[in-house]
Amino acid sequence: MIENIEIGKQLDEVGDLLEIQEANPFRVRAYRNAVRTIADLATRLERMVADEEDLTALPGIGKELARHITELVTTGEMGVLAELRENVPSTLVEIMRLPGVGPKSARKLWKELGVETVEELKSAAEEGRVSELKGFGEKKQALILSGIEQFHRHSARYRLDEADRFVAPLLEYLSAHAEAEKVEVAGSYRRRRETVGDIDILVLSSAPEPVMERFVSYPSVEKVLAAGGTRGSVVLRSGLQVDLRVVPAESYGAALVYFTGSKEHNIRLRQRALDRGLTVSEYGVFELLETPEQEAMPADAEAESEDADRRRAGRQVAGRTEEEVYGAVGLPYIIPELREARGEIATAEAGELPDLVELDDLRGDLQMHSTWSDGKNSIEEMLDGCVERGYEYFAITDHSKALAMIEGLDEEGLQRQFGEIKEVSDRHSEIRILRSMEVDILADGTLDLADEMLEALDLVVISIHSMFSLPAARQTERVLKALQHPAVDVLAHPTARLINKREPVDFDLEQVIACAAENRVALELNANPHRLDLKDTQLMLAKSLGAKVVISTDAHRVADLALMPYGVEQARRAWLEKGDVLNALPREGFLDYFGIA
DNA sequence: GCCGTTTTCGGCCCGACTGTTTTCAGTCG
Repeated sequence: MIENIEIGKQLDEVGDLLEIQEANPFRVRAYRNAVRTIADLATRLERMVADEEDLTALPGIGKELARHITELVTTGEMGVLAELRENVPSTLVEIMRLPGVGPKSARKLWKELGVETVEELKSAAEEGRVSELKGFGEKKQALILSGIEQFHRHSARYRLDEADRFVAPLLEYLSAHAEAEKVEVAGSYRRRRETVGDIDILVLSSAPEPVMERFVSYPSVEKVLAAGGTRGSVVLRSGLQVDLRVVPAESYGAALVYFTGSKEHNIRLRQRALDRGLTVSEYGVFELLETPEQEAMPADAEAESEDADRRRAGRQVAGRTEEEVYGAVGLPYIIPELREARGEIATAEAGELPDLVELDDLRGDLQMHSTWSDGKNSIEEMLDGCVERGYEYFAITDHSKALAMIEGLDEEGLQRQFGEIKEVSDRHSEIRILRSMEVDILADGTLDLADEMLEALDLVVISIHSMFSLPAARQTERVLKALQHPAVDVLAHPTARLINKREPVDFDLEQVIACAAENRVALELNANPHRLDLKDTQLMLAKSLGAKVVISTDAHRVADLALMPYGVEQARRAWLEKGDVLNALPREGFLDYFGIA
């Protein structure tokens, strides 16, 4: 049993070790590309190998990579990695992760100082041996030492909601500067990735120096990593790195495209530009001028990087706005959430970009808790919150009795709750309260509520809250059994993961999705930023297998109803349209779909 | 090592900042 993530990790290490060996950089890139493809893949490679599917059909995976993957899956070992590890200590990979240390430095430290581990590097630096190396110096040595300290302190990426908390005051601070005409966050934050590694901020200004000065003087700044004329980089006391770029108006759109990424999306844009005699940089789109005489290039790997030197940028043709930049390479505007090199460029070219679901499309929220279990507000208070958001219906989904520690409801408790729902409903005709429950899937796949009560519910939402670490076969069986219960309508937070805290359960997601589709069970996209479950690539798989999705906040208090945008953003990253999302249906259509009276 | 209506060879994205240099390599995004 091997996860995609482990396969990716091993291939990434191959890339690292090749880099330290000074292998052909394009060969290294090939491994990086494969790692990315695997990271985006919702299907298990293990299963693809078992089914003898053609791995080379995957982007960036050719004969060799397919062979390595197949070998790893079938034998548990990857020959190419074992071989590399005999020649290069694999602990050098950690050294390479330190700031200011790349493959060349790692190699030099190893070859000339015999350093193989971070600890050995620490000793060498403390003894002043690092600064004596040619190409190294006092500052580099100090950077390495402080990097080792950080290395032990913070490694995880930040959840989007955590990043939001840091970003808002910083934006306010920068915007207050008179010379900052426009301030915008780019990077994976703007693409609304579920976690961000750092924050990229773009400022439009004709006076970069004072803006940079204000940036590095931000009170929460712990350390200034770099501060040049147009680029700066700091670490906040929270450990979050923030990069700032200051650009003039004629480059603002190009810079926004460039710093929003993703990297792979940008590479594809640039390739496309080259095909059209243009070159793209963060300064704009320019006509491409080739120098007249092209000398014969030696065929060996060392000469490859000189190719770029032959290109010369000419007249600027675009750059002021993002629309202009995309237009210059013959494309319509592509929204940030789609810029992940998952086919958006070809789709844009064909004029078939999806009409993505929007927050305003949602007509209801299908998971929330009240004081009847672990929620902080009454049913009527939750109702007020939903009415305020313009919803036409919502589901009250308190926990079932298996969650004893928060006093989940048993059959009798649920019956009493029905009484309160009726009372509240009688006072509020403007919105429909759905009688629902978040029913636990027990270890054997049966449900934590008697059949007659399941039948009495308008909407049956089921989920896993225990036995997270069952072996994959049993976990899959458990969920498949639950999905086949005729009363079930929604599978909530299907993988049960908590971002940065708990791994998803180990099961065959493809089988689970297929089973849900077959039994007309909707899959939840849990909008809580701790969960975002299913996640983007898994939702894409769900859509391709014909499953429907609902987006729910899982609110435990009225304020949590405001988490819905996090869900919608992930749905957009998954290319979901209004028609894929059941709670975008108006009240009558929604009730019809689930056969609710 | 991958890829392909300019295909099976010869390409493969682009620029800033730093530290160490004496004109640039390495790293980073």
